[in-house]
Amino acid sequence: MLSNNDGCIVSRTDEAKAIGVGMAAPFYQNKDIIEQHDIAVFSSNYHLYGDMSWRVMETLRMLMPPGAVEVYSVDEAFLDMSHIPAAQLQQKALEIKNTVEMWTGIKVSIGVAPTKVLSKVANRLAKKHKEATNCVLLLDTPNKLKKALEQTPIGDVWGVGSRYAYKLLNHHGISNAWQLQQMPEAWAKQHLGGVVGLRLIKELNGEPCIEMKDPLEKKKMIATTRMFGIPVFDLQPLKEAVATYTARAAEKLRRQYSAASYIDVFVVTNERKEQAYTYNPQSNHRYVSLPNPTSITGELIKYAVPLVEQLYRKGPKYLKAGVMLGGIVPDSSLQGNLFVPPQSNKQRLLMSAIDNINFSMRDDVLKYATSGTTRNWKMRQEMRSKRYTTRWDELYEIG
DNA sequence: TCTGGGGTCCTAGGACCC
DNA sequence: TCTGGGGTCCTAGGACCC
Repeated sequence: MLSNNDGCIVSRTDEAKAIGVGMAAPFYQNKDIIEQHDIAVFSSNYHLYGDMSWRVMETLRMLMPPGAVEVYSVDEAFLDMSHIPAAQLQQKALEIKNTVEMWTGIKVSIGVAPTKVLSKVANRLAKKHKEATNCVLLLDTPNKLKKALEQTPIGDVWGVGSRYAYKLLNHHGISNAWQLQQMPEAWAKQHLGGVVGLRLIKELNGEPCIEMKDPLEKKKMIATTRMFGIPVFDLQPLKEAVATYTARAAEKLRRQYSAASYIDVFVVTNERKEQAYTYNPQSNHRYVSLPNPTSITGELIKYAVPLVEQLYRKGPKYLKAGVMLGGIVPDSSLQGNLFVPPQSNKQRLLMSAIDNINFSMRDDVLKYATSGTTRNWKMRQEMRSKRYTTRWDELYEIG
């Protein structure tokens, strides 16, 4: 499966992994091997994945007490199982796994352990040894834990990225999670980013330090950024793109009942340096503080477009643009705000109406003229599967 | 010649995650 | 010719305050 714009490979079946299709590798570099083995390729399809993800998460929420499910990403969740007696954990995990598969068709694997970091270790092994574990693995004895940690390469530990993995291996001779777990806390604090490293060591030792997150927490930053489907050289399409992204970001803002206090616009160019044709992205950004926090699309566009005008120079090829909203505060216009002109309060109602229409009909049925009408810079999704579960006209058909 | 201590807030940048 | 998008947390350092 590919990232946006059909750029990178971001997920692979076990079979594709075995053949040697690289992770996060550029798609075009793997075209030969993909054609050779007739591997199926799919563009990103957020409607389908988002909907299936929601079905899986709903299933989990139905099987657990309120507040015990933390959705961590589109395909991952943490479950607080502290209310379940130790002797029943295995059975409960199996029940969850089977129910999810029965109700959604999605196969999941489950790792059970005292901390989040350890449950990720367990989950990875459950998935890796499907036959032996039946996709469920408990780390409930010191022995099992030691074995599991020994089998976990350092770079596969949650919280150890490529930088730390390199450093740990080459400067400290640490190659697996067990060796890391043995290191003193003071050492971790010094070499692995301060309190972050300290937490990691504690979690590896079974002491929970990473809390379950409240699902009602609001985002502190909201961004919409895209690569262009085709190279862009002119100001006009750049302005259209930034207006479009601003509208999307504003939608996300309103969905969590927030307003933004500043807006940051950036563009990425491929400056050709001395060696022609090399990929050499350069990012430039500019931001402005808003006189009043707002969630009104038109207001935000009014501030965003001048920023892109300031950033634009004729010449370079533009690969990408983006909008970031920050200084997120509760949206006071929701209750009707005495301190802004009545016009703004009406605007907020208009926004709600537009959001409802765009949500129930189809994305972007209603949009701002600044966003452009042809929009041929939009991203490529040439191999997108159908949106089976969210579009009537793309329903699965049985012959 | 000498130049405090303690605190807050903000931004930039680096690391990480999926 | 072609390399994603959207986040989080932490630290350092500067500006400013009394």
